Amino acid sequence: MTIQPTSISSARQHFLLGMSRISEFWGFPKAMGAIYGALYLSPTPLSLDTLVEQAGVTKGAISTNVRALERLGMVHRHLEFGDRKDYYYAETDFWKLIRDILKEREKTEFDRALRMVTESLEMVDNATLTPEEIEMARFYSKRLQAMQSFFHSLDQLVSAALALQEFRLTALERLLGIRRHE
Amino acid sequence: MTIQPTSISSARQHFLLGMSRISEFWGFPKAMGAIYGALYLSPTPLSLDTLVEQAGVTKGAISTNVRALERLGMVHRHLEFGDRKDYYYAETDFWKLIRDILKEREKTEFDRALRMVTESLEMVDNATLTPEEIEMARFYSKRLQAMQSFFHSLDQLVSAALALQEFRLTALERLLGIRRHE
DNA sequence: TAATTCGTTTAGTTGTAACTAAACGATCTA
DNA sequence: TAGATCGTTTAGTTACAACTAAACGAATTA
Repeated sequence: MTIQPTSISSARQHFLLGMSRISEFWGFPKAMGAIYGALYLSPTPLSLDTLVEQAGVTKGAISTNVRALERLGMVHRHLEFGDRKDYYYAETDFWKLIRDILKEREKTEFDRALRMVTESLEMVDNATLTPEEIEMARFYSKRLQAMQSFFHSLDQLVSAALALQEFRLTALERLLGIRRHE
Repeated sequence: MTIQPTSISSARQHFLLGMSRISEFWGFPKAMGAIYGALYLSPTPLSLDTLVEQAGVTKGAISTNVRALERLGMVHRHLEFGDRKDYYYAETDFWKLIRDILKEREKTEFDRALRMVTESLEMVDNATLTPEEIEMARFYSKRLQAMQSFFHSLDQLVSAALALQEFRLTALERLLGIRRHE
């Protein structure tokens, strides 16, 4: 059942624990890190059952987290002919992952933040003010505009960086011939 | 006691709630966002008691979180002559904040990750292998090296970006004359 | 149709971080 | 010295996310 704790398997264990820590630090479930780690160190796609052993969590947890990983583009599903099982393998292009995650996760919450500041600013600008509030409103307005402008700059910066990387990639792919997987 | 819910104060409330959301999303306590928001919208430094009202949390929570914010460089302490109270005001240079937080928080956990991968790699390379493990060890080694190399590149990239920004700033400051606060 | 074998969903548990309330020590004042 | 007024610390509570265990539906096979 359990493989002998040889040196190589303890190395894998060390790696899986580390990946769990990283995952937790970045606000993801620990199991996600363990699952990705297990897939990353597997030369072949793994089934859900296999992941149960390797990552040390139950079927339900695997099912949930593996789907989350798939949404993030960190793992991919692989289907076998005449086999009801799903198999999963790790995406190994880390730059692509950064790109996708920035685009999907940060970008969304980012727009929300920008919208919130803009709304606040509008509320201030449309407010009916008592005389003693006028100066305060002016101050609010100034501060909120500064934040709005920062968010906007940051947005452009990230977009530019993503676009640049995307361009470099497609150019490279065109140059070297499209090569995916490994 | 409580100020009339005029339009301008509801704008501030909207902003504080939004800041709480953002704070929570990035893995910080909600109160941190609210406190920073309150300070950001104040033309004068605020005391702990004032923050209790404005942010809507108790003294203990303010005390804890305001110190955390200070460690992150997001707020600064301000002392008044012959006054036992501490006053706080917000750091408004967001680029500086990004720089500091990247340097302090991400950088630390980043090195840890790199170290972990390196350790795992060493464990694999030093492992005593059964014949059937040889191929697997080679695979592990390849994957771990790829991740190590990625972390290293990312590290260099971030460091370079930070250094560049730092340089641009000092150069600008030298050019325009050092101007802090506002 | 009954029995397996999948992945998913749900109900319940657990662990943990962030809060409140209150005690506390330190410092200043009357 | 007693009383106030600070900020900090601690004990206890609460809220919530991430698990486990188990039920479940769907698809497959005997």
